[in-house]
Parts: sequence; structure tokens; C-alpha cells
Amino acid sequence: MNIRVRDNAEKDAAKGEGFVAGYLLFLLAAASDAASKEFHAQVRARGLRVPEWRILACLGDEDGQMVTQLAQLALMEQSHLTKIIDQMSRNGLVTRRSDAKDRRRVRVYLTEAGRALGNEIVAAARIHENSIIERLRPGEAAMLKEGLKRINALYRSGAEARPLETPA
Amino acid sequence: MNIRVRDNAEKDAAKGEGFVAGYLLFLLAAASDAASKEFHAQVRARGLRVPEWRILACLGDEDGQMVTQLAQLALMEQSHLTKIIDQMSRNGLVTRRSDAKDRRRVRVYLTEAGRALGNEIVAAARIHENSIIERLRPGEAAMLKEGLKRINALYRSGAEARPLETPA
DNA sequence: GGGAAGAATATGAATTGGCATGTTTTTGGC
DNA sequence: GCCAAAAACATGCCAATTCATATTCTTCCC
Repeated sequence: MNIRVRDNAEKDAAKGEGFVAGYLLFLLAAASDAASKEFHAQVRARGLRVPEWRILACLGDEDGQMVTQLAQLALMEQSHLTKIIDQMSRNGLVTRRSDAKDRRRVRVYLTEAGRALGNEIVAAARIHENSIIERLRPGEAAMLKEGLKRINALYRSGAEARPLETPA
Repeated sequence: MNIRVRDNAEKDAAKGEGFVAGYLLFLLAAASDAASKEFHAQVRARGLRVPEWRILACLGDEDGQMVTQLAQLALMEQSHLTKIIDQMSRNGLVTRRSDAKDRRRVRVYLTEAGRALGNEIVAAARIHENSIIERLRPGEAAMLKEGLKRINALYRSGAEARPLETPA
């Protein structure tokens, strides 16, 4: 394995690139950053901040999610999500309702306004996504998505325990 | 193009997935987030915060970069970078020196300690990167990197001026 | 060569986000 | 049934980050 690592270092040097330019985590962060920044301008243009848009999108897929669940899906800390839900419910985009079966749980629901706004931005997101995909090579987006899904799968609950070829 | 967008929506529905699970920007953000989080624990274990590590890595590739340049490469705001450089120079990891040719410019250099720490973490990053790549399919990482580089290339200087079909 | 305009960085107020912890409710063993 | 432990959210405080703006220097043009 040390040899493998050294090989990569030598490959970098051979390409005349630095480390960063070929580092997977950098490429991921940079791509996410750049592509998202472009779209986030559209989100803010509709009066939403990015985390709010993420919540609308996630609830649009499945309404009435639990706070903790939703925070994980929307890539933010639970305590942060709680605060954003406060604001969004003040703005009439979502409502809280506690679960009848388990009163610790708080479920978050879209209001009509929230659903409408979410749908609108989802439509814009599809168009934006297509504008990226069109500029890639044919089939490249599909491969990318597959690879990204595989990376994500590495980090789902308990998945780290299953190192290599373990089809579910 | 509207048809294309509708097609994607229908594909989502057919797969029984929501919008988010197949949305490129989500997949990118989630993958970056998950994979980075794992490594960032190692960064913090060495007493660095994430932005500091990024700066060490970037300067390791090319020492003496300008503040603005470096901020862009390290994916952060210029004003934020300035503040981090303050702290890092207090901690003896980098030094500032203003450019002799253009005294508006401030160039940032690694100290010996900074370079040593940077090299150490770069080595850890290579190992971590390999541990991800090993869990993907053969050749998948290379394809992923290629696709990510292409996305990043869409957003390099001047590319933003060409959002859709608006040839400059 | 003297401003005006622009570029590069720094600074400060205001916001956002994260971490540790508190409160309420449920679960599990005895 | 009761108590300890765990789960799910909320809260408060502090650090990280952004936004607007100030400062310093260079360039350009007359």
C-alpha cells in the first residue's frame, strides 16, 4: 500500500500537476462549489437561502420527515435545521407537528406556499442541471452520477463495515 | 429542451425515486460532504482546521501565491482567507511578504514548520484517497476525476459569461 | 505628472453555523 | 411499575463566515 501511495505521488509529478489538482476530495469540493454557486444565485433571487431551498426540496420528495432525518438528508446539523425550521415556519413555508405515536418526534410539513415555491425551484434546478449535462460528453453525466452514488453509498449507516464487493 | 426536462422528471418517477436522490448538485454535495468529513477528522486530529489544511496543501503545490489567487483555489472568500492567514502566521505556519513589483499584492509563503505539517497531511490524504478508490470499481475513480475536472473546467475564468447558449 | 479608475488586501459589523448541553419523552431491564 | 439509559429536539454560546466598506497601491489617460 505504501507503494501504491508512492505511485500516485509519482504520477502527479509526471503530469507536472501539483497534488491538489488531482486530489479526489478537492475535485469533489470544487465541482460542488462551482456548480452550486451558479444555481444558488437563482435560489437567493427567489428570496430563499440555500439551506431553506434544500429543505423544501427534501420535503417535496417526502413530506412530514422527522427533524433528525431531514437534517441528515439536507446535509446540515440537527441544531441548525431546528433554527431554520423556526424561521421557515414563521415565513409560512413549513409547519411543525409532533408525532402522535412518539411525542419526542417532530415532523415537518410543507404548507401550500412552501410546496409551490419548492416545485418552482425544483423546475429551475432541472433546467440548470440540464444546462450542465449538455456541456459534458454524452453519457458522462450518467457515469458521474453512478460514481457519486457509489461514493455516497460508502458512507451510509454501517456501510463502512462492508469494504468491497458486497451487493446488498 | 422543455421536453428534455420533462423526460428527466418522468425518469425520476419511473425509478420511484424523489428528485433529490438523482440530482447532480445534491450528489456532488453529498459525496464531497461525506468523504471529506471522514478525512477532516484526521486534519483536526493534527490541530488544524479545515481551511488551514487547504491552505497548506495549496501552498505546498505552489508557494508564494497571492491572497486572492489562493482564496479562489482554496475555495473560500478573500476576506476569510486573510483572517486565517493572520492566525496561521501567528502560529508560525506561514509568513506574509508583499510583492516587490506590486506592493498591493501580498504573497503567502510556507514556513518550514508549515511545509512539514503540510507534507505530513498530504501523505495522510493520499492514503485516505486510496482507501476510497479501493472501494470503488476498477477504473471508476479515474472516470470520476475526469468528469469532475470537466465540470470544474466549465467554471474557470470567463466560462460563467457563457451560461446557456450565449456565445460571447 | 496628477488625478480618476481600478486592483489587491484588510477590517468591522452582522449573520450563519457548530458544539455542548438541557429538556422532554420513550424504552428496557428488573 | 420504576429507574436508568437512550432517543429526539431545542437552546445558548461561541467560532466561523460573509458582506460591505476602508485602505493602500498601481495604471491609465489627458
